Amino acid sequence: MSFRPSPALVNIALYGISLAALLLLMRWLEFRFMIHDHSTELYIGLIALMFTGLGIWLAVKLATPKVKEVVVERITYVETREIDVSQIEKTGLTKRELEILNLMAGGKSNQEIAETIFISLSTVKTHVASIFAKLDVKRRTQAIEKAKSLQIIL
Amino acid sequence: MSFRPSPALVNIALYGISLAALLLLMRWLEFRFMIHDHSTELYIGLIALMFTGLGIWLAVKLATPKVKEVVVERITYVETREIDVSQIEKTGLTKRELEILNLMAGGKSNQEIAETIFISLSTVKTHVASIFAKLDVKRRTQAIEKAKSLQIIL
DNA sequence: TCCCCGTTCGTACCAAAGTATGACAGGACG
DNA sequence: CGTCCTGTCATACTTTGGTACGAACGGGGA
Repeated sequence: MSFRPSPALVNIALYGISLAALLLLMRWLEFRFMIHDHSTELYIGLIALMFTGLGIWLAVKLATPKVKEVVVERITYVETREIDVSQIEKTGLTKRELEILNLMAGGKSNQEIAETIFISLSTVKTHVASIFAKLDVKRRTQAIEKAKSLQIIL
Repeated sequence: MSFRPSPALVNIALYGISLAALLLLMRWLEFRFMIHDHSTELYIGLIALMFTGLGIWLAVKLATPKVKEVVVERITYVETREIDVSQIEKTGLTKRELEILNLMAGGKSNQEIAETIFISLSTVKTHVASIFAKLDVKRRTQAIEKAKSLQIIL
């Protein structure tokens, strides 16, 4: 990296130099126009124009750098899995059966399911058998597989 | 919404009015300073100062409006499911065990797995037991559940 | 060479899952 | 009121799953 003076200092220096140069120009113009007794309006107009230009130049130079548009794309990955109610209705699974199906998918044994929802093992078996019939499967692993593919469970 | 003239037109009009007003002021100042024969330098300085100010004001006003930063959050619904090889290595599952794990997740019984890959039921059981040990589970449904959560299987 | 590991297979046994059938209670509905 | 559905529970039985051994074979690394 080479040496770079601060932008503020550069601007101040430039402003000073410009001002000095312009004052000299003014003086020169002053004498010329005064001596030849020309219209002062043109003189004033010129000064006005130049200093307007200087002002614009200054403003542009000193203005805080423009904020560039930054489009930040934040991509959020979301699981699309959602329960498909229509599929549940198609299978004809009852609330209780669905409950047990979810517990089954959670890796629970029939005994654990029974203990979780406070019913007997027999009842769980009945429900499970009913679930198998409605999902047209023979094993709990198949039931889970099918229920997931039908988006009956997550 | 009420009527809003274009900013450009407003600026041009303002510039015109300002210029006219300043020229009038100049004229007034001109007569006063000329008549009283005061230093023209002060006069020029004043004009310079005013028009520098005008220039700055103009530049600021005419500057293109700052562009606001736009943050776009895009929610992408994407299936992120992919096999995590590092997880497989962590569990220490062998190729064969992985194969059987996938068949298990497909809802196949041990007997069906045996027939699929042409090995005996005993061997399948051995592999399955090994899988359970490595995944630290007690049932196949748990194994499937865990394997899916670890992204060992899809 | 020897040993570890993965893969294979077997037997025996117990636990869990699944099947079949029947029964009873309560709510919804015509 | 009777019927159907859901949910509950039980018994008996078969099948499948899971555990616990042991054993054989072959490839590859110390």
